[in-house]
Amino acid sequence: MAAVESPLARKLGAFVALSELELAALEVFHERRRSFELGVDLVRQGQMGQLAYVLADGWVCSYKLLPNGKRQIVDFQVPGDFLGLRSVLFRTSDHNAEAMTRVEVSEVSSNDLIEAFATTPRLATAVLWAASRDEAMVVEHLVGIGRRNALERTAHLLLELGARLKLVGLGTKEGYACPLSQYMLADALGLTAVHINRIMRQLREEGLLTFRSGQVIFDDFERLVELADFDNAYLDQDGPLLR
Amino acid sequence: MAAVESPLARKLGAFVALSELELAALEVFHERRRSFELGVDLVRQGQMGQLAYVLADGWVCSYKLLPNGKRQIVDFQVPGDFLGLRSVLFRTSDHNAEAMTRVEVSEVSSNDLIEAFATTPRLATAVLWAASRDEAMVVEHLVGIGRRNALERTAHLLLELGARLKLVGLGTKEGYACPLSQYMLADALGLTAVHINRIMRQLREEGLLTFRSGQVIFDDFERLVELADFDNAYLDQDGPLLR
DNA sequence: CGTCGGGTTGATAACTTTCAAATTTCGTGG
DNA sequence: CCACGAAATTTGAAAGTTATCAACCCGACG
Repeated sequence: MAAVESPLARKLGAFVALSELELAALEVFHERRRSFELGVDLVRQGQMGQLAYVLADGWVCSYKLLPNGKRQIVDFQVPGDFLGLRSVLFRTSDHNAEAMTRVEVSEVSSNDLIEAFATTPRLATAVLWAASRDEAMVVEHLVGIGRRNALERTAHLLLELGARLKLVGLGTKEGYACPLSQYMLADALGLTAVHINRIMRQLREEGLLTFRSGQVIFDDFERLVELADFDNAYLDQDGPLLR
Repeated sequence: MAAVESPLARKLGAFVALSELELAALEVFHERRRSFELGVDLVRQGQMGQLAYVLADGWVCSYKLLPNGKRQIVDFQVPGDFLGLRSVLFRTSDHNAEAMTRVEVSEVSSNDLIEAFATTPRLATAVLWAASRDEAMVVEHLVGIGRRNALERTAHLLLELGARLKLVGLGTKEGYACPLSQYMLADALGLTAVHINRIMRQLREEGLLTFRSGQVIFDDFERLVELADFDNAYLDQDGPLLR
């Protein structure tokens, strides 16, 4: 059974050493498979009774819309990530989540969660850990927008995505496939698409990274890490914390 | 026993209707009382084996320091709030937490959490809910820094703090006592203290709010809410979600 | 008293947005 | 395989927002 671990099991396994029983309980998170086309919303701001999902394939972005028409992308989800967890715990969702590519997910209802917690408390701890890791990413994102300039901020985001993808086997130190448009980058980084474009040029001209035709290529990984002050400690655990 | 509810129990009670058993399990979160003087760190970035705390009295701010010397305040904790949860779940803390006033807390160890979860799974759900609520605040903060200008952002923060304090009986629609300096506001909002000062003047001159000698006074609450696009849905549940 | 941290203000510089207009890329249908 | 239109990228010039630097003021406190 442990032979074909899901990305989720692999990720949680980095925090708690999961028993057979716990792995089995995790299976309920993979029962109801669905897919969504590019551009559709998996979660909608203001709607009640939302479901959560575990992303199996594709990219999703979570964002909020402001009344002035602006939007802020809060984070991106890649395979193995939860999405919409907050919207099952709250009465109504406080954010949107949109498929950036065609997407494969498993539905997780509020009941699935509560049941799994009741059966296997260690799993509850693991899910809390996963939620904390997501929060750590949001925090790092906040720090970037608040205190890093456009260049550092952009480099940081692109490095973080690379590190996350590497954990699930979808990226290397050389680069990764990335479906982001410059508009999305702008909405994630609190900048304008026009400005992102200039930043990308600067990154390219300084030999740091190239982003072309859906591929991010790290031209000088070390210098990029230094520029962005990137520390992936919060993403990377080197073994289960709870045995 | 339910007669003297702790701020924490009151807050969690907004999400799950807590049984006597669960309230009792919550009591372990209040066993080891400590206090900290103004200015000391409760949690330190990069340190291992940190404790978490439930804040009983006073204000704390959580922040990250950047190598270039800048800092970004991620959020503030007021009575009833958890702090340092992420640092017990991670091997090492990814942030600092500093007492902004003299502070009363209860220590919560990683074991306390895991035990409580094992005893009372509904409590696990409630803690996950509380963590999600904190994350929702961080997200709203992120949106503010990313997509709101200095005036809107400042108004939003001051309104949010007011709403949170009102929930624990420390504020009204008129205003509240607030130990923030303009430097702290600046570090929270991704701005400069100088600029914050100009923003405060503008808020005052437009009859929106006054911040003087440690008191925030809402001069025109309605207009402020509109300016800041403030929606406290994410703070305010009108009854337990889980019965 | 004298100092020190916080608040206040003005002038100037830096960074980012806005507006406008190409240019390129890409999916679709002919 | 090419043509077309829509969407994304690219670039320049001007405007707007916020930071930086440099004073000065003021009240708390030793």
